[in-house]
Amino acid sequence: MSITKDKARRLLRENSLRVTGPRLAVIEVLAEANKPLSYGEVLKRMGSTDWDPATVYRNLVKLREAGLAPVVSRAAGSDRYVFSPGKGAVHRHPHFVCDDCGEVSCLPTNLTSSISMEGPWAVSIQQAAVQLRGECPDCMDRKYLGRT
Amino acid sequence: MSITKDKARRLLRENSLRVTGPRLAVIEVLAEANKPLSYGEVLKRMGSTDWDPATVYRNLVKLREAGLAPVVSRAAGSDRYVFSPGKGAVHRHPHFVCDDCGEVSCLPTNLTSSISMEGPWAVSIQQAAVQLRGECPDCMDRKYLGRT
DNA sequence: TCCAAAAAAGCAAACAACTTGCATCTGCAA
DNA sequence: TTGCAGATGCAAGTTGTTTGCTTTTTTGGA
Repeated sequence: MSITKDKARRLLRENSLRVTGPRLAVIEVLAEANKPLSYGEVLKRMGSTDWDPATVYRNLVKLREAGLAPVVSRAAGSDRYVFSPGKGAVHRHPHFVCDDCGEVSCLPTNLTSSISMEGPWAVSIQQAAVQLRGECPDCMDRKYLGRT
Repeated sequence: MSITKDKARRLLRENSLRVTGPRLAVIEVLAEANKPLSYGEVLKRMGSTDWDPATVYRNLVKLREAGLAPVVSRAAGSDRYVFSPGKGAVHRHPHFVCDDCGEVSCLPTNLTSSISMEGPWAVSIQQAAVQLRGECPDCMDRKYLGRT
């Protein structure tokens, strides 16, 4: 899922945000990734186009505030943004967090999940997003049981 | 779940770790918490007993390496340790991560969950731990849709 | 087309949380 | 009791994120 510069411009205007180089670049990166990216990941993907890191950071915040880039995952300690053209559009499906590389992927929709419980936690969990962590056997040994 | 100093001593010896003040203190904190704690959280709970932060940190690493404090959650970006007297004892049940306060809680066992899917992700997910994120409606507005 | 105000960019530096280096100290096996 | 591998404490290094401040740019209006 990418986005035309024109559409990006329009979206920004519609949300009373000025159209600037870095801003368009950030939107482009998010739109092309099509999965949740952290500030750091966005930065990496901006690579050669060397916009200022602080600017990228502040643009993510702005876009989030405008509803154009909601945070849909906080795995691994940092907020992860997705591009969301439609203001209220929800990005709510299971994510897979790799304990190895730390990447967060959107799981295909052919995943079947059902979770239910009783008691005090039930309410919270109704609002919870399912997040799966994975680890290959190697990683498990290395990181979880403490082998070096 | 707390632990007697004697038992702690014995466990350390059995794992060829020396018995030291900070080490016993770390074990005590983990054992009393009875839920996954990050380095930072352990530090907070050590509070008045002012052992050196670096020492606490290195003790967590040591305990993990010995299998006495496996990492069972990496929510919010930092490893979270639980005390585990039995060497191979697995601590594998769903956790609930509060997006508000960041705390990780062990969910009661009356939770029913089933997750299944086909395709390339299936393998990874067989090894995944279920982790639920929760957020009250307020937090959702404030943090996830970008209201200030 | 030009201008002023507000917003955004860029640079540098502050932070927070975690990690590591190193000199000194100590638990414990011999 | 003693030697020494293993542990501690202090300080400083990392990494990744966030903020302050000055300059530059965008944009609506003259």
